[in-house]
Amino acid sequence: MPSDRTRALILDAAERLYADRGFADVTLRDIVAAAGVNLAAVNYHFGSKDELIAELFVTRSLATNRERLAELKAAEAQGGGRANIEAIVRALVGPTLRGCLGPDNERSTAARFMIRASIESVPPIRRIKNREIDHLRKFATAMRRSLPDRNDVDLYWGLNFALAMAHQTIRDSERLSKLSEGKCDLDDVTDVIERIVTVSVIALTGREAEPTALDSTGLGRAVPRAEDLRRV
Amino acid sequence: MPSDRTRALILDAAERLYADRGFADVTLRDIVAAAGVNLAAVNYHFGSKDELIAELFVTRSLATNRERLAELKAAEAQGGGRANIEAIVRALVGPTLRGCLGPDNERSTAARFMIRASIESVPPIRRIKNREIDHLRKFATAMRRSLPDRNDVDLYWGLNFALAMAHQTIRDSERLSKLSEGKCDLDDVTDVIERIVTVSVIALTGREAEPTALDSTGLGRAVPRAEDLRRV
DNA sequence: CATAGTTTCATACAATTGTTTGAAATGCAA
DNA sequence: TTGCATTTCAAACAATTGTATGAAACTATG
Repeated sequence: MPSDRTRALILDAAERLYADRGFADVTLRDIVAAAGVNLAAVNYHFGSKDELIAELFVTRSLATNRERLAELKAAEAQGGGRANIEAIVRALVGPTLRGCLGPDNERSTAARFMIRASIESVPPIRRIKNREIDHLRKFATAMRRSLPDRNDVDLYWGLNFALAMAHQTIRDSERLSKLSEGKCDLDDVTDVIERIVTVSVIALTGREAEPTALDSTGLGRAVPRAEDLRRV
Repeated sequence: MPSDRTRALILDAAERLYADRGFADVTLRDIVAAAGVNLAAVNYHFGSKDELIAELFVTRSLATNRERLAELKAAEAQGGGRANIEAIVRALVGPTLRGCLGPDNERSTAARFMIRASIESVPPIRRIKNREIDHLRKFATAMRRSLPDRNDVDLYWGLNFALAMAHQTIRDSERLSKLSEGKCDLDDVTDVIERIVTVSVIALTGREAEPTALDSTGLGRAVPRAEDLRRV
């Protein structure tokens, strides 16, 4: 058991290589070469390639979840058990965004790895992601406490949209950068977070858009959207 | 040249298999078996496996883009060259969502294929996606015309968020379904579209969230968000 | 030292995969 | 039919990959 060293070398090398080159074209042989260990060491210490990837992902992912929950608890404590909705959303999307965006030189290997994991979606990781729901449920509960007058469906949708904006902004940060010709500064993480929080809160509190002058699509509005618009 | 038949057989079989089982575990041998043609036919007709996948994707993707642009043109025509922002967003996210969501029995192979393409993100497809920016630029232009008083950065962010919500809702529809214990009905495509459009329009027009009672995070607001709030 | 347990290593294995080849079949024009 | 081009086919190729093996090296305990 004294040789966690090899184990650690493999984990480090694997994370760095996956972060740099993606899962698709990094083989076990690349990893052990970078780690300076023997090929068989991976299977000896991890059982299989997939289990190695899974371990990398759960480690990072648990860390993020811890951060999220810590922020949530703090917000709830401050509000006397009922956090304000803005703080809840911030706790939900902040840690991930802070981890994955920001200037390149500050961006850790871990963050780049998680971006890859998000973009390429390899099987062992997909399996793990399915268990994330219990974690999200805690945020749904907090939201329900914070906005007791909103119905569940709208809250779930709001939660979904918050995550969507955060996630996809990370995934496609390059596209937004190109599209805006650099005008959207994705390294200004606080700005990104506040933008997402602002929009999400509106979605969650259900504030209605000003009715536009004309409904130009013959389709009309399909959703009865006038339910409980009470303020927090 | 009279034998486009084999070509078509391969395309059909490939799309169906990829849609059903994902890119990861469908081999050329699976495809030619399902198509009832010879293994070498793929390389003869398409050059390589990647080019086959690329052709599948561009076909479907061009179709979606056409639909989007048609809706956009229609909206602009109706508004006399300046479409209303809601219609623009609807044109942007509607076709994709209609294609990819909806009850399973109505969901075409093509749609399921595009979902896979979105989830698994295989290299040949990733290369193509990078050229999508020019297409999006047209929507950015339309938005600028529709909301001349908003600054570009906010518009780009709004565009990004609209796409993010649409895309991620498709990718993670199962998660939202589980999280909400079925309460969020992802088969009601019109409802989904309207939800996304509503939130996106608010993000684009920059309507401010009601200031919450307390700012519980010591962080404060990092973004000056009070710029031009004029209505369309 | 000796022994048992752990860890490392070189090497081989087995399976899969996309691709190529060269001949056979097919279609079509002269 | 003859001749030429296109298309199909079975078979083999070449390379890669994750995994397994069994012996050697190492470590720590008795």
